[in-house]
Amino acid sequence: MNTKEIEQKWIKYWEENETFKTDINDFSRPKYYCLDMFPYPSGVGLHAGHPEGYTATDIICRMKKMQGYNVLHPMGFDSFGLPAEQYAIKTGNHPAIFTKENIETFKKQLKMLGFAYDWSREISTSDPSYYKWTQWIFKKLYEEGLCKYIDMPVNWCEELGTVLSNDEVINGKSERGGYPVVRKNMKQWVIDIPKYAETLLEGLNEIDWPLSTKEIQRNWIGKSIGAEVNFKVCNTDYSFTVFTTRCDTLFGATYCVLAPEHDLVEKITTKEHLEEVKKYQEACASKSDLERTELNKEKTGVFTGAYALNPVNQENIPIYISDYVLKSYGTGAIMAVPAHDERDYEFAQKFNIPIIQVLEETTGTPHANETKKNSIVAIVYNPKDNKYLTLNWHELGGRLFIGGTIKEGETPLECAIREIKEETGYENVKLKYTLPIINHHYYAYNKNQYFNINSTGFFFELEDNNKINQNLDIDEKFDIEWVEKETIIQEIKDELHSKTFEYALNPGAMTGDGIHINSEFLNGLNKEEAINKMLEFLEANNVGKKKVNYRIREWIFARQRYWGEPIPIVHFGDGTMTTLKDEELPLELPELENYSPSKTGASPLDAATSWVNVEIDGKKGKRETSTMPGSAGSSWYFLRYIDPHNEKEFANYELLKHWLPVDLYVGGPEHAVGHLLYSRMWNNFLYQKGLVPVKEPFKKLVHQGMILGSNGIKMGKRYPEYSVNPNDIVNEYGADTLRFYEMFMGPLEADKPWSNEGVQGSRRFLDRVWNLYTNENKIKNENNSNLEKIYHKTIKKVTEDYENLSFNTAISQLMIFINAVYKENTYPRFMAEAFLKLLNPIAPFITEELWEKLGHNKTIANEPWPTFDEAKTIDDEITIGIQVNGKLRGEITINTNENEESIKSKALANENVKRHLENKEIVKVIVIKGKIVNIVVK
RNA sequence: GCAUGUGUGGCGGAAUGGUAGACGCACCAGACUCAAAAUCUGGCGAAGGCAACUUUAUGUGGGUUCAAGUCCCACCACAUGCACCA
Repeated sequence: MNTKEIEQKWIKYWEENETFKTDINDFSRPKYYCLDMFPYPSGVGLHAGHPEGYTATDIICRMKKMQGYNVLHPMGFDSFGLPAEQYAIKTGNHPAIFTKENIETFKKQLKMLGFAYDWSREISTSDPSYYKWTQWIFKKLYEEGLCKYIDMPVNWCEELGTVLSNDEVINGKSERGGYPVVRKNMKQWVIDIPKYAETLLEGLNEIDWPLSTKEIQRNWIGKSIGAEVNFKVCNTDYSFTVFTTRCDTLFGATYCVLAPEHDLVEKITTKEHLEEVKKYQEACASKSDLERTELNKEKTGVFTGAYALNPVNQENIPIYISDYVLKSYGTGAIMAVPAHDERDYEFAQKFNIPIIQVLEETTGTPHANETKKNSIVAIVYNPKDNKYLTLNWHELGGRLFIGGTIKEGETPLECAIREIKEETGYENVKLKYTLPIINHHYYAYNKNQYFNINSTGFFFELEDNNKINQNLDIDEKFDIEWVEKETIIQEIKDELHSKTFEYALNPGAMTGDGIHINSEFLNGLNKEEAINKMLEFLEANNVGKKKVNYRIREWIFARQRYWGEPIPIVHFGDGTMTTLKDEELPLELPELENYSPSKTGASPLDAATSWVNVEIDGKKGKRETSTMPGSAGSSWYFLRYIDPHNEKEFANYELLKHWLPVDLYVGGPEHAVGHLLYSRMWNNFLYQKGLVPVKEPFKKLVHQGMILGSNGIKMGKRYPEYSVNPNDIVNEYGADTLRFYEMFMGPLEADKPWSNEGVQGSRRFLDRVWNLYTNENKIKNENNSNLEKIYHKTIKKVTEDYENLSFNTAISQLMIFINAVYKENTYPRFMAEAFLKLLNPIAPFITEELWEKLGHNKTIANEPWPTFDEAKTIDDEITIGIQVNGKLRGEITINTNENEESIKSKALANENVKRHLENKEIVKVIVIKGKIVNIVVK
C-alpha cells in the first residue's frame, strides 16, 4: 500500500470535484453544523493534539453527509496574536507575511490529513474583510454602552508591554511567557460583560456542555446573593456601604475594613493615623497580584482612627484598611464578624479585636420540658507529653473532658478553672483559646431530666503538676486519665465533648449553621430565617437592602500592541470621541517601521502619525491606538462561516436562522473562561439586537483530551524527545494511520499517552484490510450466512458509537468484524462495500482507493450510509453463565427464546453446578433472560 | 481550602446492576522460511493443580442486593480549574 500516492490522488480528487463544498442555500436536507476550534497559526505547524479533535469532527461530518445531512464543516485561522508580532519585532518583517506563511503550512497539513473541510469558506481573523465586521460589532457594543472607555486598575504586564484580561493572567503571571503582572490605573476599553452575568448563567442550563466547563463558567461569573448594609462614620457626614452574604451576623460585627484604595480612606483617617495609613496604601499599590495572593500567610492592615456605627445596635466599631479586602469586589468594604468568618477571625486575633459569637452550633436532640442551664467543657492539654486530661467515668458515662454548670455570679472562665481544681486538683493552667459556645440537648439519667445547655469550651495548657485536693460530690466517681489525641477521637462519644474537641484542635471561626444568640430580634432563629428577618429590618429602617453580587469583572478589551484589530474610534481634543462610519470600515492597520511595544503603555501605533491624526467634519482628532485582544475575532467567527463572503452584513439572517446553532463544537477545555464565555456573550448581544436567531451559539460542546508524550507527560519544550510531530507519522505510516490511531487510543475526552507500538498496530490493521481487499480473492457476489449476524451487529454498533463519539469502541468492532472475515473463505461483496463505508470516516484515503478498486468511479463520500436489520443483530443461541450463590460455576448454551423452565433445568443439570449443589438446599433460582442464572442455596 | 473529574492486567483501554479484562500493544508458542523480518493461527490477570477445577482480583474500608467495577457512605491518591470573592 503506497500511502503517499493514494493520499495525493484523493486530495486532488476531492479538491477538483468540490466533494466537500457545502451548498449553504440548500435547505431541503436537514442541516448539521459541526465546528472545530480554529487554530492559531503558529510557526511550528500542527502538533499531535490538533488531529485528535479534528478527526473526531471529521468522522461525524463524513457520516452525517452519508446519512443525508447537509453538513457545514468549515475551518479558518485565529491569526492575530503575539507570536506573529514578536517575529515582526525581531525580523522587521510585517506580521502579515509571517501569518500568511504559517496559514499556508497549516492548510497544507490539514489537507494532508484528509479533513473534509469546505475550504471555500475559510476565514482568517487578521484579514481586513473579516475584521471589518469585528470592528462593526465593536461599534454596536459601543453604541449600546456595553463597550466603555474608563479609568480603572488593569493587569499591566511590563515585559509584554500591554494590559491583559483576567483570563490571561494565571497566578499573577501572564498566560503567555509567565511574566509578572501588576495592577495599574489606566484609561481602558472594557466590555461590560458583568451586565450579561445573569443571562450567561441562565444560558448554561439549556446547553449540552461538559459539567465541569459549566461549573468553571459559573464560578467565574461568581454569583452571590447577600445584602448591602450602610454604615455611618461616627462624627462625620460620611457613610459607606458593605456587601455581605451574612447579614444575619450583623450583631457580631466588631470592626469594618475598607480596601486600601477605597475612596473614603483619605477622608476619614484621623491625623494621628494618617502617616501609617499612607504608608500601607503605598505598600499595597506597588505589590503585584502575585505578591498579594502570596500573602495568604498573614493578615496585615492598619487602623484609620475612625469608627463606624453598627446600624442594628448603634455600637461604635473601628474602621481598618487591609488588602484582604479587594477594591474590585462588592463595594470594596466589609463588616467584619470574626466569630463567623475565617479571615475576620484571623485578623481579629492578630489585632486583638473582640470576637462576639452570634450563632451557636446545636448538638443532641431537642425534647419538650427541657431545663436550661449554662455550662462549660474544659480541655486541658499537657504540651510536655502531648496528652489531654480526661475523666473516665467507665460505665457511668464513658470518657469525658471536665465539665460543669456555671454558678450564679460566675463567668464561664471562672467556672472552668474552678471545675478543673475541684474535679482533678490541678491548679495551674493557662487559657489558650476560648472555643465557640455549643447549644446541646441531652438527657441526664441520674437526674431523670432533659437539659438544653449553652456550653462554652475552653482550651487550657497545663503549666505544672501542682495539685490540691479534689473536692468531689458523692456521685462523682471517675478516674483521672491523661490520654493521647487518638484515644479521645476513638473513645469520646459524647457529641458535645467531641465537638468541643474538634474546635480545640482547629480553633477558628464558626461558619456553619446554628441558632442565633446575642442578636436581639434574631435570637433563636437559624441562619436562613435570620437572613430574611435581617433583610426586612434593613429595608424597613432604610439602612440596607438585598443585593446580588457577581465576581465577573469587565473584560479589558484593549492591548497596546500592533497585531490586532484597530479600534474604530477617534478621540477629539475636547475629550469627546466618535466611532467611524460603517462605510469607513474596515479601518486597516498602517505599515510601521517598528512594531515594538513601549514600556510606558503607549501602543506601537502611536508612531504612525499620519494614520493617527485625522480630521472629521473639520474637527481634529486622533485615532485610538490600542488594538483589540486576541479573543475579539474568535468571539463571532462561527457566525461568519455561514456567510463568509458577505460584503453587506456580517452574515445573512436567513442563513443564520437555518444553520444555527452549532450542533457540535469540539475543542480543548483551556478556553472555558475565555473564548467560550466571550463568544456566548457576543452571540447573546447580537441575539438581543435581533441580528442572530439563537441565544446560545453552541448546542453541544465536547473537549478532546490531551495527547501526552509516551512518558505520560504533556508534550512540549520540556521533553522534546517524547514529542510527536504529525508530519513524521504521516510520512512513515500515512494519514489514515494517524487518524485511526488517535481515535483508537481511548475515549475522546481523556488524556492519553502516545505509543509508537500503538501506531504500528493501527497500521497493521489497515494493512490487514488492504490485503483482504486486494490479495485474498475472497470477495464474491454471494452471501455468507456465517457473517450475517456480525455484519448487522457491526453496522449497528459502529453507527451508534460514532454518534456518541465513542470512536475507540467503534474501531474495536471494526476489528472484530475483519477478524471474523479472515476466518471465512468468502466475503460477500455487499458486506465488503458496507464495511468500507463504515471505515471511511476514520480512514478516508484507503477506503476511497479500495472503493475504486471494487469498480466504482465516484467518491465513496456521497454513498448512503449502511443500514442494519435489528432482527439480524440478535443471536439465536447464546452462552450464559450459571452462578451458585453469586459465584460463577458453569455455563450453558441456550436458545434466545428458550423458556425459563427449560433454562432452569439445563442449569441444574450442569455437572460442575451439580457438584456445588450437593447437600445444599435450593432456596430459589433466579433466571435473568439472556444474561445469567443464579441459584441461591443454603 | 473549595469545585469538578479519574483510579480496572506489564501497557492503552472494554463492560444498559447480570460470565470482569472486549479490542489493541507487549510477550509466549506454532505454521511459513535455509534463516530472519513480514504474515497467518493459537495462548496470555495472579496463585494452586497434569487436568477438570479451585481460590483470589477493578485505589482502601464499610453498606444495599439473589448478584456490585457499576448504586450508597466514609477515606486515600492523582489530574484539572478556582482561590483572601466578604
